[in-house]
Amino acid sequence: MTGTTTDGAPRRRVRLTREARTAQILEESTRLVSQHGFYGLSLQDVANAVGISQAGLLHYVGTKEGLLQLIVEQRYDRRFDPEAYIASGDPAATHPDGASFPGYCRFLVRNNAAEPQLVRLYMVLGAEAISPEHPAHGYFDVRPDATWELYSRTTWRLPPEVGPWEDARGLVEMAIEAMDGVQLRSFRSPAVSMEEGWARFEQVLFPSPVWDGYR
Amino acid sequence: MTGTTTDGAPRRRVRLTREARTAQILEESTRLVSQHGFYGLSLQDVANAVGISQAGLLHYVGTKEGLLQLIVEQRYDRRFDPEAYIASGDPAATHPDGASFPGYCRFLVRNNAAEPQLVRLYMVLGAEAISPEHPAHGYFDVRPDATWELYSRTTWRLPPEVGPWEDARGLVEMAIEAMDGVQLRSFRSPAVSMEEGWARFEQVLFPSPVWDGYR
DNA sequence: GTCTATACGGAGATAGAC
DNA sequence: GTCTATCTCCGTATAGAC
Repeated sequence: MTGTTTDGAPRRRVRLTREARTAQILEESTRLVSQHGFYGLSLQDVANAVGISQAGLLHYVGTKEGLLQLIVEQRYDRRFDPEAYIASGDPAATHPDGASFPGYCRFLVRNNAAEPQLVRLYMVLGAEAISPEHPAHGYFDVRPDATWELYSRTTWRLPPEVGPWEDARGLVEMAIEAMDGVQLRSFRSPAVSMEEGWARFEQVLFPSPVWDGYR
Repeated sequence: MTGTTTDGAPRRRVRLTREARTAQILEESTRLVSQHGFYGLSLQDVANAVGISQAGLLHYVGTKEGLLQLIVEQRYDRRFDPEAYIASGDPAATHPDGASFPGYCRFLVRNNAAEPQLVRLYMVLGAEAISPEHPAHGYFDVRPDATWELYSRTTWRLPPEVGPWEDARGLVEMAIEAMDGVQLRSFRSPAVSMEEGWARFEQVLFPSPVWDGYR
């Protein structure tokens, strides 16, 4: 914080560091994009929420598209990746033969459920970005491959019946698809929490007896 | 601009019946909403696509929100409901003991795959409409219940192990969730068609041997 | 049924002061 | 680092002519 007025009251114009402002901008714009989508977002709304002028906001993000890049890349990317799962200390994650994939899915669901705002952002943006002209199109289009590559860097412990990791791509994709569906459903009525919704899928995607001892 | 040209060429201003114009408007606005969402949609764009002025468009739909209502209610609702499945003549649909639910899912996927534009509309709107302020919020919020009730009007043929229809709501919800996930995935790379994506889920949602002879 | 004209507000972006 | 002022364009909606 910089300076005070002569009577000691706080200044109207609060001067923050670049990092602090960026964090604020990220926070508020995530909320607003999740509510209105990127096309429905106005820079003025973000600026108001942050407490600076619209021109001040542009000073940080350059253009509206720059703001989107900031959001997508810095906030959502790699927040709950397999490394974070292993670092969480979950016994199923630190097994000497490799991490549990079903356990990782539960980890993902649990963390997403704790930040529904972020999940909404992802759903709205992911749907809008089906359009090739959407600025986040490339990011989302490439996600299936990018995710698979990210996951492939981890050693997983799979039942012998499933085969090697390379053969499990179909299953991994199904897990992601089911998770997307469960997440979307969790925003409608009657309420079904992400955890509840996912628990049902875990049973059919990783069934007994094949996955017993591998979950 | 308006009126007949001196050489008798056709008029620029084409006068159509209300029905014909409405159909056009529905067609083009479906396309545009699926591309930009409702917030990102402009009446001018729709008007241009249809070939009338923006004021002319408002003559039909009243307000932008009126346009959305037209789209959601008249286009998407009840297009591929269980009755249409039974009327399709599929042998799995016309079994004397009741229709096949897995068969209905395949029917749904097949028809949706043939109209990806409509699927996109549904995905984009459904995501935007998570916001309580969104004009289509009510419609989508209530969908799980509305769909269940719609499906419950049909007699289904289920394996005894699954129990009566009333016990199958969890399974029905999973099918819808999985379908949503598969549909979203079908718009990304590398390409996985809706049919391919669904075939994988059919195996785990309606597994052998329980569902053998009931699919 | 369709248009032009117009009101009015809000959008993104830039220039330059402090 | 943040502002005000301003440019230019586009948004929805209405009035009224044809």
